[in-house]
Amino acid sequence: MVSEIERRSGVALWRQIADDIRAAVGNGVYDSAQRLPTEAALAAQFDVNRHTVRQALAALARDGVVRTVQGRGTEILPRTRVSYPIGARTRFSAGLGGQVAKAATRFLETATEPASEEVARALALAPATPVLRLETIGAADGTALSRATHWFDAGRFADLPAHCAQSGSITEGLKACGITDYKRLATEISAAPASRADRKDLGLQAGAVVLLTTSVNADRDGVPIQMSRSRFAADRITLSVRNAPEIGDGDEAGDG
Amino acid sequence: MVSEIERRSGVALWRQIADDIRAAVGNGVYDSAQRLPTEAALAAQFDVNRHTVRQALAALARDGVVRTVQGRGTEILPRTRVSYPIGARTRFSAGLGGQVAKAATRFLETATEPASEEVARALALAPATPVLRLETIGAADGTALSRATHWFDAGRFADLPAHCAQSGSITEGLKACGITDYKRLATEISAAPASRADRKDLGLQAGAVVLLTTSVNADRDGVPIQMSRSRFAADRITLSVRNAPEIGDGDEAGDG
DNA sequence: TAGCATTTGTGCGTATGTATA
DNA sequence: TTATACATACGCACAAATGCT
Repeated sequence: MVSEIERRSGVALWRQIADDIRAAVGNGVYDSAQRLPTEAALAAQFDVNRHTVRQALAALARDGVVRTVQGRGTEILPRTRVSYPIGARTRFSAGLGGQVAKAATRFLETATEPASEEVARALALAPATPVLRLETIGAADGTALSRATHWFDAGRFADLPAHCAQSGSITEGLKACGITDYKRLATEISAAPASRADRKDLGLQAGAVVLLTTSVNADRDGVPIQMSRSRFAADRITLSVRNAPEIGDGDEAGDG
Repeated sequence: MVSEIERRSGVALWRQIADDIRAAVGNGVYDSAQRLPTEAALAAQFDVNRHTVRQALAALARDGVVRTVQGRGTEILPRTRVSYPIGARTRFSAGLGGQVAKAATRFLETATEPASEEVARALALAPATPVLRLETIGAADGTALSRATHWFDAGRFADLPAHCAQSGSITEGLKACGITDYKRLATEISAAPASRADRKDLGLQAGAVVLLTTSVNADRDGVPIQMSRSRFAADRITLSVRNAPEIGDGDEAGDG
C-alpha cells in the first residue's frame, strides 16, 4: 500500500500516517471500539515499520488526539471543535455564542494602501483607491481560532481603526462610523496548508491546515463596505451553513 | 526566521516554503509584479539555502502555480478553481454548471450495514438500523473533484443503488425511488490533510488538503433521507455560500 | 553586434533526518 | 542497539539563458 508517490513528497511517512489516523478518527472509523488497533496491526495495515507507526502515534498524542498507555493500547480522546455559523448575519463573537465563555478580537496592525485589483472589485471602488487594511486575530477562551485581514474604503472609514481599537470589535467600530447594520453577501470557502505567519499567529504546527474564507459585507443599501479574508485553524473549528426552510428554485442533479 | 519547531515536524522545509509562497500568491501579495522575487531573495527571506527554495519552486511548478524560466525569473500563473455552491438546492452536476463541460458521478461501492450513532442521529433512525452506504467520486471534465460517502435508510431505499448505477446520478436514483425533490438542510465544513485512500481516489499528492463537508438532505416533508460526507480536493475547488437578500434577525458582534 | 549584470540551472561534498532490518 | 539506504538541507562554484546597454 505504500506507493512511490509519497516518498519524495516532502511529508515524512510517519506524518502521513498520523494524518491518516487523524482522518479515520474524525470519520468515526474506530467509533465502536474507542481504541486504535495495536501498533503491530497498524504497521501491517500501512505496510511500514512499527517504529514509524510509533512516531505517528507520538505526534497524535502530542496533539491530544489519542493517549497511549503501556500494556493497554492507544485510546481515542474525545474531540471538540467549535462550530462557526456562516450566514447573512455572520459576526465573530456572537457566532460562537454559548460554545465559548469569552470571544475576543485582537487588532494587530492597521495600514492604508492602494486597493489591489481584487479588493477594488469586491468593494466596487476604482482601481488603486486607498483602502484601510486591518489585521486581526479572533480568539475564544484564550485560544486563537482565526487570523483575518479586512479591507475598507479608506475615505469612508478613516476613523474605523480608532473606534475598533477602543471597542475591541469591528461591528462596534462600524457602528461608530454610522453603519448600524450590515449583512454578509457571500462567502467563498477554501482550504490550504497554513503559512508560516499564520502558524505563528494561530499557534499551529507545520503541516497544519487552515480553512480560508473570503467574504464581502454590505450595508443596508447593499453597498459593499468590507471585504475580509479569514484563516481558521481547521482542527479547532468547523464552519456551518444552515439553509433557510424555503423550497423550490433551479433544478440540478447529483451529490457531492 | 526559521524556528526550530519546524525542523522535526515531519514536513520538509521546502514543503513549508512552498506552502508559504502558495498562500502569498493566493493572498495577492505579489499582485502588482506578476513575478516572484528571485531565488536568492527568497532564500534570504526564508533564511534557507537557495537549493531549498528551488525545491519549493519546483513543487509549485509541478502543481501549476508558477513557471520558472532560466535567466528571467519565476512568474505566477493565473489560478483557476471551480466554484461549488452550497445551498438548499445543492446538487453536484448542475452546481458546476457552465464552469465545466462535463460533470459525472462514478459509483464505487455499495453496502448495507448497521447505522453508526452519528448516521442514525442524522437520519432520525433507531440506533443500528440497516443503512445503505454509497461511495462515489465526483468528476468534472475527467478530473476528480470529490470523494463522497452517502448514507440512506436501507429499508426505504433498497432499490437506490440499481437506479443510481443506471442513471449515473443520485438525484435521478432518488427520483426513481419516489423522491421528486429534496433539500439540503445544513452543511458542516471542515478541512484536513487528505488521507491516503482519498489521495489515491482524487489523484492528490501527499500533503494535499481536502475540504470536508457533512450534509443532510431532507424530502419535501422535511424528513431526512440522506447523510453525506464529502471530501473535496481543496486546490481544485472552492465552496461558495451566497446569502439570500433578506435582512434582520439576531444580533451578533464581530468579524472572522 | 559585443559586453555586462542578473537570474536560473547544475554539480559536488558534507551533515543530518527518516525508514528499514 | 546497530548498520544501511535514501531524503533533506547546506555551502560553494560555475554554466547557461535572459535583458539591457
